[in-house]
Amino acid sequence: MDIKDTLSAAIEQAAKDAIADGVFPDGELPKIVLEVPPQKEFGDFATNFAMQSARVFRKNPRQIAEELSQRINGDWLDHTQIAGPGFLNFYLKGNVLYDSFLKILEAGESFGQLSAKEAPKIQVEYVSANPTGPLHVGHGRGAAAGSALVNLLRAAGYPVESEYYINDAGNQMNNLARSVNARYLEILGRDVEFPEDGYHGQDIVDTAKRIIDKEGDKYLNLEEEERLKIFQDLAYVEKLAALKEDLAAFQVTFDKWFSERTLHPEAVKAAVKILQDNGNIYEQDGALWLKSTAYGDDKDRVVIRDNGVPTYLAADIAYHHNKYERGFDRLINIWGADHHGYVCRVKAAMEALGHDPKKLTVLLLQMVALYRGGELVKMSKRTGQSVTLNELMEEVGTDAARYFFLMRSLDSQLDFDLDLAKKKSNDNPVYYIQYAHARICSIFRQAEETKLVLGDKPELSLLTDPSEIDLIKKLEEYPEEVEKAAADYAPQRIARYSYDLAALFHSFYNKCRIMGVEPKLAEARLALVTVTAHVIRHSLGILGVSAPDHM
RNA sequence: GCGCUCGUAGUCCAGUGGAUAGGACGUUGGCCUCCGGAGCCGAAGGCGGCAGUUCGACUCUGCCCGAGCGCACCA
Repeated sequence: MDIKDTLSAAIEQAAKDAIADGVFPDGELPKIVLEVPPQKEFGDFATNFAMQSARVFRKNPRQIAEELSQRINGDWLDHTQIAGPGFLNFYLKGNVLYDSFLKILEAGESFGQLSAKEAPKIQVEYVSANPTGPLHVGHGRGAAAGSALVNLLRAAGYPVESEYYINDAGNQMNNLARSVNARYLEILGRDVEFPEDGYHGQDIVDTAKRIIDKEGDKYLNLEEEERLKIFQDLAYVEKLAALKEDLAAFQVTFDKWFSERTLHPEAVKAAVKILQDNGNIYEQDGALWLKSTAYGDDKDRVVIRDNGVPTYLAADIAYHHNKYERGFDRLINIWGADHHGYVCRVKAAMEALGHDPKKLTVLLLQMVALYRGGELVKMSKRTGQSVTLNELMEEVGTDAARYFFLMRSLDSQLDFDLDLAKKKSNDNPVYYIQYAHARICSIFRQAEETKLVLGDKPELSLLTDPSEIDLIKKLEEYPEEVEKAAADYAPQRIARYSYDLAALFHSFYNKCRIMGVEPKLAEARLALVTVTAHVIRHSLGILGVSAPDHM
């Protein structure tokens, strides 16, 4: 049993004993929260239980803490202390720390992977960019966040499925075809006007060129409509393949690629029919409207246009309905903040369909601003395109790009400093963490040369330097950190943790030597850095960042 | 105008109602005959404003001020 569980159980028992003794009135106990105090002088663990229970026990917190303290003891406890407004601080026997660290050492590679949970079954849908062109940096943040969240939830033991919703139906696909068509004709010397809402990117020109290189001008004589149809299919296949390739290079893969086309027309019709049958749809001006205002939206929304064509929302309703029907307990969508206005109506639609809207969580990612040389990198005015994810990967590398996207909380705007991401110094958090790992690997290489080996039972109690104690404590916190980060859908907590861990390691490294000290101590320190290296690898693994042996 | 998100040191950010608000950059003073100086140790400097809820508020509520993003029978 974990030491915190032991403590919790002891506190709970003490409270119950006090109730039995008639010191406290009977009542519902608040949740027992244990934390590592901000100052070392406040002990190894502290609880605010006495303050939390003041209302139930109708006594002042310090008095409650006193009664509890008298009823708590065990061979793990050195002494307790009551402090401040009513904190109960625990000072553990010295061996407790080493005993639990030995268990971590024995757990080896499995440390950090929490035990499998049956539920909730979670689906994470992210990126879901239109297959009409390259991903840009905004998509990159979504890709990093989504994949890290999936890794994180899996580390915390949840069953998770990842999914990409391909918007391969609707107008943007027609625009794609018309854009390729215009470039095709242009290159072949025809006088054409580029469609106003077409895609201006270079990738469209390249697609047209590839068609010509491969098949010449054979499509020139076709009817425009037929040519558009062929170009749409050609471009779609190419764009989708490029998306998958770019994402894979960015350490992002999906369990399922869900095509919007498969929803048309049956699934969309079926979803609309349910809403019609349960009275949530009405007709006006020839269109069908969803009564989303009945579920908190600020206006009703058209689902079927007056020309009979479903809106994007209609497809999205069918898609989310499909997700609910697949039996997930939680659905997580990662959307760009520019889509925030959409959240309310999708939830409204789900409620109208009879689903629990609370099962759906939409995480909104704030915008990314790129800086180079201290200047904001402006979007290209001509193409309307921002920097692509590929360009970013090429400029700063996948590791730095992913870490920078993940180091801030998802809902805060991100200033991405390109110069910093490329720097190979301690200013750059990615290199700082990776360097810690490389340093440890270098120690292993030297240990091997000098025949220093880590046995089964290192004398961990020799690790008494403050920098060693701090490092041990940080490592012991790791599983809890994974649990909390998963519960909050907050991969940035892992980014921070890995940084803090690296800092504690570097500090230890500067103070304590491994090579050349007394053999028993060297072995104990080798055990310490072995676990450190593992946790750095594991946490960077959640972030999708590599942990190289050399740099 | 309405809505969503966010205001924490000169700058960029942590901070699930609790003890003395943490880092990093920048500024500044130190540390290698020694396992990778791509490192370490110090110093100065802060919760946008006003109310409220609470034993206790950076955290919750309301209003004000400021920033970003939205407000389509586009996707």
